[in-house]
Amino acid sequence: MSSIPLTPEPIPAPFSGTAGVTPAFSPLYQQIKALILQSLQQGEWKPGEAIPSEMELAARFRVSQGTVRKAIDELSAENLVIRRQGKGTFVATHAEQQVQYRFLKLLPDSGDVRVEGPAQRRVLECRRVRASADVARGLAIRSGDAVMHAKRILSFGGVPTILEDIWLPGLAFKGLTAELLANYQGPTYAMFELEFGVRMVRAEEKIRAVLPAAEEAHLLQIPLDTPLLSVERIAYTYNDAPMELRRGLYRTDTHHYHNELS
Amino acid sequence: MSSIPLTPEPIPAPFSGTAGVTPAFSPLYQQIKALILQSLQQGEWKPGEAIPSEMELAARFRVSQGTVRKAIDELSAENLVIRRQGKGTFVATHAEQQVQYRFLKLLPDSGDVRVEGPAQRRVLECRRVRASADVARGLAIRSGDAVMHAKRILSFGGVPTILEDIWLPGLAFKGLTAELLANYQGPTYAMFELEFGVRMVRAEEKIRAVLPAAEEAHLLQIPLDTPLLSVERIAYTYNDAPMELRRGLYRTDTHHYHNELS
DNA sequence: CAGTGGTCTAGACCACTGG
DNA sequence: CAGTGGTCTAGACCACTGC
Repeated sequence: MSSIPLTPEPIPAPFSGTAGVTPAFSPLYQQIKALILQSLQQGEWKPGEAIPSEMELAARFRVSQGTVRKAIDELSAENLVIRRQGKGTFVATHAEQQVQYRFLKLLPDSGDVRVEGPAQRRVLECRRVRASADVARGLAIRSGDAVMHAKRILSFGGVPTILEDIWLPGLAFKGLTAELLANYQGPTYAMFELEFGVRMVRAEEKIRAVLPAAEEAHLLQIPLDTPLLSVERIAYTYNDAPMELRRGLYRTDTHHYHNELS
Repeated sequence: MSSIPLTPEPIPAPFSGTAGVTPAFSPLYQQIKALILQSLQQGEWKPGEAIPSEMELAARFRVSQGTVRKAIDELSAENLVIRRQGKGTFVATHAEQQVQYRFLKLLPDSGDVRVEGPAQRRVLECRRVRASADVARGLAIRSGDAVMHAKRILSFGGVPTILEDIWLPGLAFKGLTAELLANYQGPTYAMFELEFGVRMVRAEEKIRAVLPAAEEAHLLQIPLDTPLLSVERIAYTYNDAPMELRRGLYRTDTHHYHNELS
């Protein structure tokens, strides 16, 4: 299948440039990691596909298998690729999810996630708008730039549980529609990969307790004095570029936000 | 300093027992890791101290340095030890903290953590009680068993921000006093290490949005309709034994709970 | 300068997967 | 059975720390 590497690559400059203040020593495996990352970023291998075997990469980069291994170890630790013994190493994807939703940490208070099944989605809105100052700051774009804005409700077992606003860069997500958001089977982030070629790799969240505005309470069918979790998420692609701003309001009377510390 | 190992250890049984259903193959480095973990657990090396060098451990366990390395790699990834190039590998501790408070994810909305400095602590209560059903479940003990219960307020810049209830197994924390809780300089978990020999290694949190009870609102000096974050934490020692149940109420008008997803 | 962790190699062998 | 990732070794050398 995978042919002999087209570019035998002239061996990455062995060590460093001795310029500047810091010698900036960079180990070989880090350089290899950066090269693999670059290939991932450029889409040389698609999400779900296998990347070349360790031996192939070792030959391509003219280093030992152990060095490639250590590079892939780190990529694997960052959830960018997935190793499968006997089969190969695969580009990570939000489809074929290990745990249904990778970035959603809201769990039902009792019982398994698998019991309640996937969320029902009701899309209230999906249109092109101009970025407010807040949204622009989150997405690292300019105020007034075009962005896609969607609003939707996620329900579990028929109970509206999450009210979400999503903002995406207008350029990359031009063709986004309410139909896509509502009808795609599987995680929304998997749809982003498939339809827009954008892979979310990590995210940061700021969590607060808030009371709903009148409209929000109405949409979630709850009293005005029900405290909610406000979860503000910024999701990043490769190279730490922010590609999504999402603000969720979570009901926490039947569910809770679960976090592991170490 | 460190003498020649007293117990040259008869080499851990090379592989596995072929008994039972699963062959239960366990790689050498996992066995080494388990042995090191055991030493950590038994306090052979105290928090903050250096463990033997990789070469020493390799000799002690009769394996190559690379195998010890891989074992320590995992312990390091789990924050049980800390590597320092040129110096050695050290038992992790909540003192000499890398980030002030390791398990507290509440950050001020603007500005650095270092700006606002450490929290002021006011201890409201600290006494021996019998475990309720809830507390017993969290600590994996029996209802009615003796536990220490403390209640305190953490303030930042003079503003009461966190109201905490803490429950600890009565046996291990017999000598806990309000004075200890209030006056110890540094993280409370560091005090637990020093005074009680209990090292918290990881924790799980369940987060909800709630409204304060009258007394809670009064203690935090906030209106009754101020939504708060309820953070229920169970902290574990080695061998995944729960050793602390903590319930915090966080103000989130000036601070937010910060989380990283990947 | 000696001692520590960190990198890199080359080669052998093992466990798992699929045809 | 061949191919993949996973383990283990032995040895060389590098970068960092402290005396």
